Amino acid sequence: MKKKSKTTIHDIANKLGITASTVSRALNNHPRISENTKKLVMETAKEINYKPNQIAVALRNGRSKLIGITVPTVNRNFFSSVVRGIEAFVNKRGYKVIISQSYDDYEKEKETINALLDARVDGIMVSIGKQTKDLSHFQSVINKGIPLVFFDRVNHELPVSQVVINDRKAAYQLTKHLIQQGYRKIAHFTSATKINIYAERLQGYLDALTEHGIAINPDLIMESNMQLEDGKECVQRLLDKGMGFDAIFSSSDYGIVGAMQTLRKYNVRIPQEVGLAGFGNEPFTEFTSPALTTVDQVSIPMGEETAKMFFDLMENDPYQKYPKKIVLEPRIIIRESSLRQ
Amino acid sequence: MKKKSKTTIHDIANKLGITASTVSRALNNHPRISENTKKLVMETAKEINYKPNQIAVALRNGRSKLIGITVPTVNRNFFSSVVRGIEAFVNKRGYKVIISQSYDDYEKEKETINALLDARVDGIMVSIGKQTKDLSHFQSVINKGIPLVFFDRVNHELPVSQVVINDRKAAYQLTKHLIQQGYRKIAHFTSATKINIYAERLQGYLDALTEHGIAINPDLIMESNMQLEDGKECVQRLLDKGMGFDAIFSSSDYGIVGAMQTLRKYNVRIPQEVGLAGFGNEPFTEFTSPALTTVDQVSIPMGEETAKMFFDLMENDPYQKYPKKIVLEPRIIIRESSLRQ
DNA sequence: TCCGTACATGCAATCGATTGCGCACAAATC
DNA sequence: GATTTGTGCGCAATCGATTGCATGTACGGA
Repeated sequence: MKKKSKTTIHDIANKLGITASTVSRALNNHPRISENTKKLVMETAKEINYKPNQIAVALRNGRSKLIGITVPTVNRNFFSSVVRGIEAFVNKRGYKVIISQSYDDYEKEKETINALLDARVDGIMVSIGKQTKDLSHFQSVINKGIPLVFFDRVNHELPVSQVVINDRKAAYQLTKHLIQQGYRKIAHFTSATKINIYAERLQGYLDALTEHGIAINPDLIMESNMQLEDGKECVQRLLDKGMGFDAIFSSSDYGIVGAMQTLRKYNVRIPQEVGLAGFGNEPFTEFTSPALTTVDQVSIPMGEETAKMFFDLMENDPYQKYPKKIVLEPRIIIRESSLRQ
Repeated sequence: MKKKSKTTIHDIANKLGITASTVSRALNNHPRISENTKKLVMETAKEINYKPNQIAVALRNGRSKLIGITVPTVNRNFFSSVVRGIEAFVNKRGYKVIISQSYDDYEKEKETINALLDARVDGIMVSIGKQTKDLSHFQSVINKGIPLVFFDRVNHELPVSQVVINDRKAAYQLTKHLIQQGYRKIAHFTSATKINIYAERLQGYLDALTEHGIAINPDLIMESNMQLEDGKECVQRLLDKGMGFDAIFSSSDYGIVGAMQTLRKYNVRIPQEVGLAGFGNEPFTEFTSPALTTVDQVSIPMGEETAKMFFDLMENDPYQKYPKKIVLEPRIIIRESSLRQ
């Protein structure tokens, strides 16, 4: 067991009989340091296994090279993939990522944002939680001049740059697909429509119905928290009320799987009697039988774009005077659950 | 838009006409500071919205209050839940977590460990990647006296404390259950058995067969990477070879779902003709039809125990002279896929 | 009145790396 | 030969918080 070896530039300096200043400059390839000295410093650094103390660097430079990410939960294919996209991109530029989860809880979200601020991250990327009403915690990020980017679940009241997908278009296309498959009484499962993504998806659904001259039946639009159980419940309610429906488009894959389970219990044939479509391209949508039609939210590219946006903000516009918005095109994935022709 | 407000203890000191030393001591509740001064300092701190610069604190104290976690991927219910358990526990003590993913790649794992070391984390928690052969990157963590804890996918060559579940027992119980359901020709899907968890699970499977006097058929033990596609392939191979089998116990939920899909293609009835059981309690095991029998790996408790272990190491034995091992009891979840009686 | 003691606070170094300024010496220019 | 220009490096301050030691004051006891 060796001692806690903490080699510093001073160790290198002592070994070579020069000062720490020179070592620092040599390591940073400063033009006023001779090639010879640089070589010596580099060699010695390697020899004594020197690693810069990032904390000291951070204190001195005011940059921690840490980026904070807050998502509702990392336990969702979409979010974990976005994080992966972000990570891959920022790692290349020497940044590390702190991931924190809000669990869709407002208080917890505030806490995580403050914790990230405490940790002196250089930037924050957020997908807003479902419960979040007040936005002052984000405002204080902006006030501090720390680059902030929203992705997927965003908010338009604050001047914050954002990366989203074209939810409305995806919902429109998917609904249109259902119509083309001959479904006419299409139900829609949605969540709190104060959240941008659900509002957009609902709108896309309405667009398609309207375009095809199908009357909108408000009773077929069910709002819930969109978890598995909610999906079951919503279908149950539709059945109980004797509401005729021949398809369901759910804004969440969890909701549609729940629906599927309940329908199966009643021996409803899918897709012959009822067509199903979800949203999110969770891996399990491929596992069900029949496999579920869904929408891929291009998570990796979204992560990359979010990261790019951060660097752009940091370099050009930390106070977000000119918020930008990037809209990515989602990808419709048609599977058996909605194919009856 | 306000200026980048960076309030320091000096701002408080100036405002009150005292020195930063006094402010620091007041904030840390030092006994030699008068109650009156403390009160004034606290009030002023609140007033100007002072937040300690954790980076400066970290530099001075040599503790960053950051903990690094490396997992193969966060996009797995088990790992993300363990992380959640760790997070909940360490947050209570003022620590934050940096999550990094190795994607089961050896080089990437080394990189992440080094990156965490660079970030000067106070401790590291790891679930080892599948490809990892060499362990020198972990050795250097130990050498630096940084507390290291392995969980789930561990290694016994290094003197490192660890938290695992009783994989062998779970596999034994599950296999026994299959036997009790009348299955006799039970196949086992496993992954590289140099990895502790797969070796243990295989052993538990063998234990149960032996105990019940069932001959072990090596052709029924299939090794693969255990993803969805691997599961399909393994079943296909069994079918092609005309291997008689009436049940499959897979060491991964992904493998068993793949198997299920292929079996369904051949109209094999589950669980009547073939019983299925997986491992991991991924959420989707509940969604399939029939729902899948599996094993819950008590992820949240595992995270908590891992965190406890870290604090214990930090306070008592950072060089891990006396590695400990905690074994948690997993929970068997019996569902339709293995119930034919 | 003198001294020891407790109490409240200040001074200055420290953690490790960075950087503006300045100094010494050499080479180039007139 | 005198002056300018350039090169290579050291000094010391800085980032913000912490802490060992020193200082100053008040108070009680002798």
